[in-house]
Amino acid sequence: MLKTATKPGRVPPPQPPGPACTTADHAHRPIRKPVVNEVSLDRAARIFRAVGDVSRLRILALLSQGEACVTEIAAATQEELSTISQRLRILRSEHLVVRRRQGKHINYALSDQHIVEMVFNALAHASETPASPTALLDPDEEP
Amino acid sequence: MLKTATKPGRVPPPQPPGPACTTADHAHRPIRKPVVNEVSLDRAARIFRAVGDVSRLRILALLSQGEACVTEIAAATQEELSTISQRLRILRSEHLVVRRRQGKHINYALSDQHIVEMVFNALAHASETPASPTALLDPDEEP
DNA sequence: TCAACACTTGAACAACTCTGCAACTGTTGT
DNA sequence: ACAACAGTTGCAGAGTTGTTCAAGTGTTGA
Repeated sequence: MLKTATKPGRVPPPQPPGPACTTADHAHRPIRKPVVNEVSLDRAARIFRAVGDVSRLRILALLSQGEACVTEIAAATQEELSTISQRLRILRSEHLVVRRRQGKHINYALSDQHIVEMVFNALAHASETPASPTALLDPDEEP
Repeated sequence: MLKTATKPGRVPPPQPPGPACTTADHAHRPIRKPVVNEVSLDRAARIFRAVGDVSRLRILALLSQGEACVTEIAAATQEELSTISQRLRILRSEHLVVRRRQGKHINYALSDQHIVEMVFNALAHASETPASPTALLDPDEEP
């Protein structure tokens, strides 16, 4: 799961076809290169993708209140045990949660405080934004 | 694209089957409820999903250096114009970027500083993490 | 040693995503 | 008005993802 953070579609990227716009009316800024390391970019994308699912985000929100075992999470979210297990597998593969065995149970907990904060900042941001004003029709470039 | 932040799989969630673990050996904590507003959860997930793709994240990284028109972005990333346009459409639908027409060109720019910071914090975090120590084999619960 | 519990994992499938092509909409310069 | 440029959009196909079922792995208590 979560392949290389580059989604479906056709695989092999094509050749740079045209010469790109270079008309006088639009003096193009210097061609800004990637800037960010490809590996970090990919790693960040994978993390975002992992939390880019309500179900998984819900689990993180739940764990933010303290660790919990799979069964507890399943009960709290009214979901199948295996479903939760799979979701946790994804989160774990991105190191967003860690697990620890305790007898028959396996407790999961949020791992990285850095990431956790990021997630909740976004959550807070999402709560603030009323859904955006005109946005729903065609936003941007105000008249 | 980007449906309701709840991915593929079968659509209708099933009935809460069993009574959940309630053995004596594991005194379950009080059943912690959702806590976070469902709408915010969904909104946050959509945002994360939008940036959860290297290609789109790359565009954001590029725009962090200043606005750019579609052609410039396409040139910088060696991609088809329509491909970039589609990616920008996704980013725009989550209000991560805004556009502004300038003659024949349409310039795109990052919209929300709040979000922008979040993205780059994650990017920074991803750069720090060397990829995780043992992680690659089965991490967690140290021996 | 065994049954029961708590999970994990592999496979299958339906649903969703991304990309590129072709066709179409806007702007500008002539 | 027209050609050319800059972007957008509809569509199809290949690929990916999430959920569930069934079967497998660990642990514990009897």
